[in-house]
Amino acid sequence: MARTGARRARRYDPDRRTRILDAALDVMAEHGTAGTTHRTIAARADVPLGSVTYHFASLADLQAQAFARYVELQSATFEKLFEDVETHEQFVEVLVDLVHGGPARHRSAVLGFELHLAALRNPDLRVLTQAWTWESRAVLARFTGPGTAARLDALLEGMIMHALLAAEPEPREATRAAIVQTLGPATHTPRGDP
Amino acid sequence: MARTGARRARRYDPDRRTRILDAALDVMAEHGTAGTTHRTIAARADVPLGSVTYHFASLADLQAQAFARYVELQSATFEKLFEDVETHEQFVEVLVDLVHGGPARHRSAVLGFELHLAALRNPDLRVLTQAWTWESRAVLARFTGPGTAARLDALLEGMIMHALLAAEPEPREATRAAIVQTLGPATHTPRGDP
Amino acid sequence: MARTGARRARRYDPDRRTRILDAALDVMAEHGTAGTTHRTIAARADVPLGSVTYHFASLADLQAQAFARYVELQSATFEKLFEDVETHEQFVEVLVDLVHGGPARHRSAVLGFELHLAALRNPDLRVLTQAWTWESRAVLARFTGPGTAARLDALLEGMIMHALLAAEPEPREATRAAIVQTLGPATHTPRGDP
Amino acid sequence: MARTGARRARRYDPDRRTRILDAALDVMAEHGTAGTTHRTIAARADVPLGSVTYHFASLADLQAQAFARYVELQSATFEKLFEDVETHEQFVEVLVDLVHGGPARHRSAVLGFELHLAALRNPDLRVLTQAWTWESRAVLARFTGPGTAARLDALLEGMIMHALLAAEPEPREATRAAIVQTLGPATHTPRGDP
DNA sequence: TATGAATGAGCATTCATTCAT
DNA sequence: GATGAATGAATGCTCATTCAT
Repeated sequence: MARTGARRARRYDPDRRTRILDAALDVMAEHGTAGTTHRTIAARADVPLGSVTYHFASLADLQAQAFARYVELQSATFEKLFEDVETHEQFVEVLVDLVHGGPARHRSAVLGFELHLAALRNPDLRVLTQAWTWESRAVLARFTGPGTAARLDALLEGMIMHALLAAEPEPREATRAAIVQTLGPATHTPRGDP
Repeated sequence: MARTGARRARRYDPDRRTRILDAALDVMAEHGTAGTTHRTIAARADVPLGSVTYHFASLADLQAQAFARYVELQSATFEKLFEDVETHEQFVEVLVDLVHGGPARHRSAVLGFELHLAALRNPDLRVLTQAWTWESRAVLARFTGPGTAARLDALLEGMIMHALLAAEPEPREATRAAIVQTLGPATHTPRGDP
Repeated sequence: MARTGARRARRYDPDRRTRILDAALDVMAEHGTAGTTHRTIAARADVPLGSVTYHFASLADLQAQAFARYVELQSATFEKLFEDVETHEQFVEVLVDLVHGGPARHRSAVLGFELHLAALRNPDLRVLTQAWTWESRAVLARFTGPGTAARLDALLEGMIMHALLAAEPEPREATRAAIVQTLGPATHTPRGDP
Repeated sequence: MARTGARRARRYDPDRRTRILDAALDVMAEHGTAGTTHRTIAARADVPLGSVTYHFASLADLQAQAFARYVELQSATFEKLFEDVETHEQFVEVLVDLVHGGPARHRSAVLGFELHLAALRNPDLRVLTQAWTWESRAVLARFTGPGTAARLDALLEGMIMHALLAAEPEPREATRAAIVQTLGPATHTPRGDP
């Protein structure tokens, strides 16, 4: 039978919940929190409207769970970025990539800022931003020590935002220089600073 | 329903336009871009609804002009912050204040992030973010040189966001240390680096 | 131009508010409080949906105002019923008509019960039911004295409800007998009981 | 969203049907016909949503059966009220109690009016209102004769409604007077009038 | 048999915008 | 010029009902 129609009958559909969450993140990245509606999400997830309201008590609830999923996925991704880092140079290179990341990084970067802004007004979301901050600092601290990690974290956040908004990309060299300067002269060993 | 507040007849009201823009900024700071509507703004400005649509062609237009006003005011404010700075120590102190600014700074910081996020999706707003970035870097560069200014700008942005979201304020000492480290050892003279 | 179309442009339309209230009463009489929605009312009043929500802050508000209008109109109508009553017999006859009133009375009777039931759950509506009770007792008391008026009022209410629900109409004779018995032997004079 | 309350597995549950009906009556008494939904009823009966739709073909059906149960229970209760009545005075006293019944009577009174109003629009329910009217008149008639019973029935209905709505309870004396006057001078014997 | 998931229709309400006055 | 009324589109959400398991 025609299986490519507007919507196939999908009475049995586990992980629909998760699909909705991912669709919500997509929509939020594209249209911002303001443009995120039950209908847009439903369309993106290829799911009837009622399905979205069935699985989530409210739009705010859906948003919160989507952000939670984002932090969870992002933490894993972030961790993996540094998995194979063995030298100081590799570490720096990964960070530069992070800032200059192409469209692939775009989505997650935008979502990150969207989450930050949302958390500014919704204290319930603070646990997520705090978890995310703590997590990323912890990963960085394995290479730099805690103090430098916090500084680096802030610097990266600022540079990523600027990179997203810049008319033309800043040269990688400038980014690298900023990172190296922030890391300071002492950090030569790949893991931890004594 | 027709909600008629107690509103005095205001026959001659030359800076109503400006009052509306300021009200819009207030509302945006409080409720975010999403919660900013003609009605909320009109109520905040204590002006009839029709007045808002009369003075501005569309909500997007009003928003853009409000952001423009924000950048203009903010640039002046930022400039003034450094007016009396004469020593390296004073410079650092002003920057630390910037990050730990109390509720007074809160509004403008939130609006800054709101503008950044809006600009991410609306290219028309990029001229504003670019002007603002250029402007603040220029001011900083008077004390640090251009390269350091860019780094410092990014660091401050990241730290301000973290400060806004932190459960409990980070110690001023950590902030100061981050700034001092970013300024580097060479920057001793208050004005410009050779 | 075609003026009989689905909806004529009606930019200038005073007493639209009142028309909406009357439409609301019509709908409530026909479909009950449960079936009364913005949309049904708008359709009945031949007015766009937005017009209903523009003029009334909420559906509850609209309902309350409609009931208020009902009580107001009904009081006047009730009063007028007894305008020309001069003899005891005429008085009795008007009351019997009240109970056996045809479809013309049907609407108002149903609305009356609808209001009573609504007031049971919404204390704000109690002022209306109390005004209405007080008013009708006052009119009746002009012919019977206060004590009898209250009894009569209750009796009429019960009989009207039974008449509305009866499979086949009770004989006017029985109604008259009940009324006469309630009025008691003393009430001969058309106005007031000594 | 899937709201899973703490619900014990209830494998063998023979009178679940009845429990649902009683829950429906509770909900109807509290929130009115309008607020009576499958979900509210299920929650009140502490039963899964599917269980309500499983046992009853439609909401209208459930409502009708609930009303039927109400009439059945109410008839028995009403009958029992007069079981021990032996004198005229006792009879009057029971009737006065009926009107001034406290919160215990509140539920059934409200449900009675709810049923009457529903029957006004749904002819299927008329068999219930007629049965109920016939039944209560029959009980009363055992003490008064048929004519007086009908009058009394109407009077009681009106007085009960007024009592429910009155800001402050009318004095029992007035109620008693109304009843005594309606019973008339002849009714002295406890059972039947020849 | 019992039930959680699913869905389409409908509802109250908000809102940007237009327009007659 | 200024504004209250008006309106059509959209939004968050609820709900009766169906159905696969």
